[in-house]
Amino acid sequence: MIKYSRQREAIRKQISNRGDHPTAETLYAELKGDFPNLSFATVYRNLNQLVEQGEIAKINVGGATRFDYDPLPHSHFFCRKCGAVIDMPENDSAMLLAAHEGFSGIIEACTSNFYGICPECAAEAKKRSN
Amino acid sequence: MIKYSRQREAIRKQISNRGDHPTAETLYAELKGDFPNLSFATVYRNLNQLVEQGEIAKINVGGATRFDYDPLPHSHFFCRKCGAVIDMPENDSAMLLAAHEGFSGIIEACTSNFYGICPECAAEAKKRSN
DNA sequence: TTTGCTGCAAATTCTTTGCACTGGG
DNA sequence: CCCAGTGCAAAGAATTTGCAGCAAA
Repeated sequence: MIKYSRQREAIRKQISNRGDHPTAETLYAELKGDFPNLSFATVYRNLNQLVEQGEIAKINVGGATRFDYDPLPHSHFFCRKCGAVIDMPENDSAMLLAAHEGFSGIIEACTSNFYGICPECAAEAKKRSN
Repeated sequence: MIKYSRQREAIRKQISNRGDHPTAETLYAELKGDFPNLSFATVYRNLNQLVEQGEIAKINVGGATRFDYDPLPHSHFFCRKCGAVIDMPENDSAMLLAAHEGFSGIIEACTSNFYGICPECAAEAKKRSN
């Protein structure tokens, strides 16, 4: 049976409020203010529990582990300039599934990773060149 | 200047011969036969060097680091039954790029991750149900 | 009261680094 | 001869685990 805990609730809320892909360390640092005695163990235990419950997802960004507020499989964009990880608006998996219909295995899900320059950095570069 | 070394050559050959996505530990274990004094440090150093030289690639499979004999960005299929990581024959990035033309950033590369049952496991399951 | 959760510290796992020595160029 | 590469051991970084005390239910 899973009991309520203020720490877990704070972690859940923090990830959800941020709406991005923080590392365990980032979350720990941010919550340390509200819970001075917070330990990494608690953060990790709760993050793993939330992942198991399917409330959040664990993703991997260039070797580092990050947590995603959206547990459903979806695509990400990785900016090579600022390092940002952005959710991609659409994940046309139907199209991808069709594209790989020659594959004899069973494709259940598909996510894509896009690499390049994010909208912000692109705009920044454009502004400078003016 | 990069010098020849039998260890590095063996590592390079091993990855290439396997044609799959081994971990550093797997490679170490396999090469330990030919090089009884081989150390993990040598394996890691050489793997990292080969990655830097663009001869192989580092990929991440469920939190674990693996090495890919094919350094060019391409898609992978992850079997949830046997854990196999299979290269996907085609990576129609042009299609994906087109699909995301509404995105205001600059997409330079794209790889997809497919999840499901690999051809072998699928065939196995089918055979059993007969 | 029972059992999960927390904090702390120690333990793990994976990978890198320092150093003296070997070996390729 | 010179410096990259090696092996070994120690150092690091990230994450997990053991345990005693605390707090939900």
